[in-house]
Amino acid sequence: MVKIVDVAKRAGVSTASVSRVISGHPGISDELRERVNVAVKALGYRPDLAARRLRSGRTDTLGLIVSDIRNPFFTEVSRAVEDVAYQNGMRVLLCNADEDPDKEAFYLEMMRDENVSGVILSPTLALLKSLRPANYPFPLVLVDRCERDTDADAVVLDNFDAGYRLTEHLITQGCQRIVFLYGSVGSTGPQRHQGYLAAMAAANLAPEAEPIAPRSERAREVASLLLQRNPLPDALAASSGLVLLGIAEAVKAAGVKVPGDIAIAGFDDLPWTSLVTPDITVIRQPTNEIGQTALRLLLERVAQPERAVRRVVLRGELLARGSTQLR
Amino acid sequence: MVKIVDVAKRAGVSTASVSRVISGHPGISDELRERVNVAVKALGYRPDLAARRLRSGRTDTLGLIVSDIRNPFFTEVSRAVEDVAYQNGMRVLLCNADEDPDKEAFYLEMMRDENVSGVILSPTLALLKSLRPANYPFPLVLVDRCERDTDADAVVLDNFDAGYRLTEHLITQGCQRIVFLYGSVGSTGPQRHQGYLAAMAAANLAPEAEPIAPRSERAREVASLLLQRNPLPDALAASSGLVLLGIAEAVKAAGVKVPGDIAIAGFDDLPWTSLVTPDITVIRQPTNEIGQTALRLLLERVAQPERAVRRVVLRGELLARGSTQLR
DNA sequence: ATGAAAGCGCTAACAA
DNA sequence: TTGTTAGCGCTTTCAT
Repeated sequence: MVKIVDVAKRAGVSTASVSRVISGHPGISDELRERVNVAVKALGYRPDLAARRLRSGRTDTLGLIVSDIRNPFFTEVSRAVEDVAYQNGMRVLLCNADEDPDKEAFYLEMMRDENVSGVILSPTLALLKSLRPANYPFPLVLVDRCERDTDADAVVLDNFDAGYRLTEHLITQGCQRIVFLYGSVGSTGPQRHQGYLAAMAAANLAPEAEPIAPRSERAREVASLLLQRNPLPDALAASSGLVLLGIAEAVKAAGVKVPGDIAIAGFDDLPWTSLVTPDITVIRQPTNEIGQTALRLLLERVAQPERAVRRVVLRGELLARGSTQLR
Repeated sequence: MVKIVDVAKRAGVSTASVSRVISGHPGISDELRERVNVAVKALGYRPDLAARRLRSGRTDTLGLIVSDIRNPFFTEVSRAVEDVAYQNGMRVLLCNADEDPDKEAFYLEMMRDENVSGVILSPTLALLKSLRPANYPFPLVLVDRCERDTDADAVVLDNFDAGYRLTEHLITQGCQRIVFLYGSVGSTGPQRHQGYLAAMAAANLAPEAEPIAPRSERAREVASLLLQRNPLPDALAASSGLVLLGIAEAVKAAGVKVPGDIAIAGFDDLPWTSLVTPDITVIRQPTNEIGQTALRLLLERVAQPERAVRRVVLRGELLARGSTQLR
């Protein structure tokens, strides 16, 4: 392996100069820089990252802990984060907590061990409730999930508003008995549920909601039961794409007509939601913007550790489609 | 920060002993081990990974470079790889090459810089054609994509067989003019195409196939054109889940009846394929097994660098569904 | 603007 | 079985 002394010898300079050149330090004569660059190329030199990290204390690495990598929402966000990170010369350690607080804790420990510059995280509700960002040796940016009083930078959807508008839309379309199925492991489901409750109350309708584990299988089971009722509810609404999938599966299995017998609506503009017949009304989340913004917040926090905590709240876009057509 | 000397002092032993205990070396007296463990806990000591890596030359890290993180097939594989890796005490560096050979090369360089123990990779065709595993300072295990003469451990589907059986199934269902759309950036599309050609030849049918960029948008465009023909083809077959999605979108937009006017079939048992009406015939890939096997191969290769190259070929499962019902 | 040299925290030879 | 110590490759004072 070629090391920095080899380059230094070849270029006829000191190792310090080589280090300065490859780290892009200012105040280097053009001639020396050129000599070093030539030697680096000639020898195919690559700095040893472990040595560099040990000595400098910096890692240029950041962590991204998503709660479920199979959820396309997080996949999209991850892609956006990764893209921007590499454009900024940072590496990303991507981890999948699988909605499991134990795994989540394990990965956060790991981030500490890895001495990352910062972490982007979509926490479980359990962690969120007890989160003390000051306890971590790195800055934290939350995505998708965050409570009103959480003391950390965050990028989230206006979940209350989204839940409200989705419900309001259903009401406008003539639905009254609207059942809301929401994931209870994160904070988004409950927040969207609050929006649902407010919209129902504003219309003087009786709410009915079911908190469930955020997996399509579970949503499907619960929805199946709901679909055996007589009379049927007017609508089933979901707090996420995963829950919506379960509902759609249950509806298909039960053979009820949408929107004739029942309306359905949910979150996340996934390809399949516009592929099925009828296509399904959803609130679209700006996944790219969420990921990019989270990374930007993190980089800014790294640069200025003391600046005030910021929360970026993005608005969902209601895509009204066939599944909620006027009855 | 508490370091190894602090622990050594507190336990009244040498740093070497502490190092031995925390690295799980054999031949340590129970009493010393106990003393060290107590001190470690009391001080909350965590080894500095950079120092450890610099000194030992090992990183206990492996790389996973997928060609498209948004493709659910790779998401599933990634999850499986990550799960097993962490069970084995290894960290995973997950990167998304986005089907771009430049990014792919960049990430492979990065893996070298990170000094990973090994890399799991789904290469673009461009890379695969010129791949010299011996050129990399780490072992390589290919997933999903590999050619007959590739000189590296690999876990792949029997793509020829899968393409053959999917086509054969369509023929059995009465289709004759079967158009095959396949992704041309990886090796799987072309291999499945070969299976398609063989099945068509065996039935004395004239093949017609379109190589396309592996994105649903592109598949949709090409399929739309195909659907304007008069008469329509008997069937449209896809070499991947992404291509199948594009076909399904085009079919819906064109308003043609499936399987009445045209049959469709493809790959990957994604949730939406059984959600649409009619549900869609696919070849299911054993994603979990692919990921787990790839990791196993890699760990075995790390343990025994000189063992013979192995290729694990898994069989796809034909899920015959409504979209290819007998005409 | 450049060089000399100390030392980041740990592991592994070697010694005892 | 345990301790002593050199040194992994780099960055960063400090000196010039």
